Amino acid sequence: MKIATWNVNSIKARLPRVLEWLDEFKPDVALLQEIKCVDEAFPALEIGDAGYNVETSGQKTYNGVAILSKHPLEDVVRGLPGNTDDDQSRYIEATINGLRVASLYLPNGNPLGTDKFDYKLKWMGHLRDHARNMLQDDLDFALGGDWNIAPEDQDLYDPGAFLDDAISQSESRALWREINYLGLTESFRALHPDLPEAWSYFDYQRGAWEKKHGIRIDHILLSPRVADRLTEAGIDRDERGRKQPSDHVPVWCVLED
DNA sequence: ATGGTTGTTGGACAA
Repeated sequence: MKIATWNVNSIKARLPRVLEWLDEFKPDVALLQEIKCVDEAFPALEIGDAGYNVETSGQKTYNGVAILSKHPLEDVVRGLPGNTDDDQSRYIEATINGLRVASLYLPNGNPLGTDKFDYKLKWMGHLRDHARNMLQDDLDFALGGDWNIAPEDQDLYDPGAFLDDAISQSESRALWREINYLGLTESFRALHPDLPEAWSYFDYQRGAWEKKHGIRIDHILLSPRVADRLTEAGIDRDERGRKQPSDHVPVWCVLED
């Protein structure tokens, strides 16, 4: 089972890239973020013709997440459980072949010192609590998405340029570790612990792609029994060099059946 | 150097 996550930065603007990618890469499950449209506006016909079932938690202009799957989606939940007063569409989960799969768009949190950073930390606290609950319920699950966290300095092209960025603050990283230390496995680093320049995001500005100025903020975390099935993981960097690309590229892993 | 670019939208905001 091949699972991929991709912040597409508008499904409307990115539909040609997404259809092309589905046809070439053929993920069993694709977790999308920043679809930037309401549920009714999602191009479900085109995605359906490509062979995928779809569930969305959409929102106009900002945010919005989706799960695409070749297999049926069951027991869909929209919104991060326990985070009841969130008015931003950043979380959806469903069961696919017995696996609970989530597509999440964790708040960016910039700039520091504003309610945006507080919102990020609170959102991460709810995510930690939800992951803990699923482990206590003995569920098999995968949490994939745009985490907006660079876990370590090796995940930034220039750590010094991110000293005031919410993606690498000590509070953000502490919560990231709390979630991982519940017993989860971050699929990419589990298989490629020291691989340098494994970037999943290149800013549109300042020629970041051409200069290879990237960061790694998109991740797929696995619960223990699921991690035992992990055989491959990767990042599709070349997607950033295509026509009208997203600023993020797909991040993926393979689980043996 | 408080810049630069993309997307939604139709000016400003988010990233």
